[in-house]
Amino acid sequence: MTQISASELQVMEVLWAKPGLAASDVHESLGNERDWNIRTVKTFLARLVEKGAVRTVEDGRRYLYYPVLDEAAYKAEAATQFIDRVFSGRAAPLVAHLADSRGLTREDIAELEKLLGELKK
Amino acid sequence: MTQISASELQVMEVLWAKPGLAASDVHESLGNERDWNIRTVKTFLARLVEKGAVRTVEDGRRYLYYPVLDEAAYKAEAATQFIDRVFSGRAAPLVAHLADSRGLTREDIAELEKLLGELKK
DNA sequence: AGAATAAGACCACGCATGTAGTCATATGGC
DNA sequence: GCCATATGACTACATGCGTGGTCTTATTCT
Repeated sequence: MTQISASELQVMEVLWAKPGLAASDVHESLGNERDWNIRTVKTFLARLVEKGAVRTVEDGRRYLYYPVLDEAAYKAEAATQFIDRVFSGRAAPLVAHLADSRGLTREDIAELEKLLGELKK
Repeated sequence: MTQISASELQVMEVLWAKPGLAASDVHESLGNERDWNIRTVKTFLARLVEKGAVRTVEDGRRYLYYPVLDEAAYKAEAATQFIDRVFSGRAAPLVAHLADSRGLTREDIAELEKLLGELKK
């Protein structure tokens, strides 16, 4: 698994939401969140292509970018790695810490309970 | 918050478990997990001191290392950051993904349920 | 048609990180 | 007392990442 940096991930999020954008579109989509130079965005796209997370399709004299990496699979893997790294692979302490710090909202708690109910089957 | 790298974190774990070790002790404690050269371990310790995460106490001609950073506080913060980065700040999807990747054991689920029960109060 | 613009290709550069090597010195065993 | 060893201090160096510049070429506007 090649690693994807935090910045690259933000680019992936855009492509997961709208596959097939050109670099300038990605740049624009990110405009609200990050004030990156268009070249910076292109650098990230190029690195993502190198890493095999994104592929290009020619469209005249520009490229359209499509995610190759599956969002759910990536996030599941990232979650597992994070928990291994910080919580020795135990998920429960993570949730406990979240409760402490951020204070899970009432909805979070309800959502988690529902989820756990389904998982028990 | 200065960032702590994955390797540095492994060193922190040793010091959280046994505060006041010398560099050679830390090296030895890590022996099972990581086959780092003693100098590599010292580099991490030095960087952790620079970052203010660890402090030294002289003990003859060597140092004993003590964590300054609080383990629980660090982990809570790390969890929050991770969830912000990867899950747009929503905890529930994280747990869902863990379930997918079989990261959750039956005990985890039971533990989480108990936790949620307490949180609801 | 000529100029401004926009795309991709390639390059740059400083800081963080992983991974140690070298140097000076202090100490402990013989 | 002298030498091997342990320890800290300082140095090194490749790779990744964040950030963007330059160069060339193609297209569009006037």
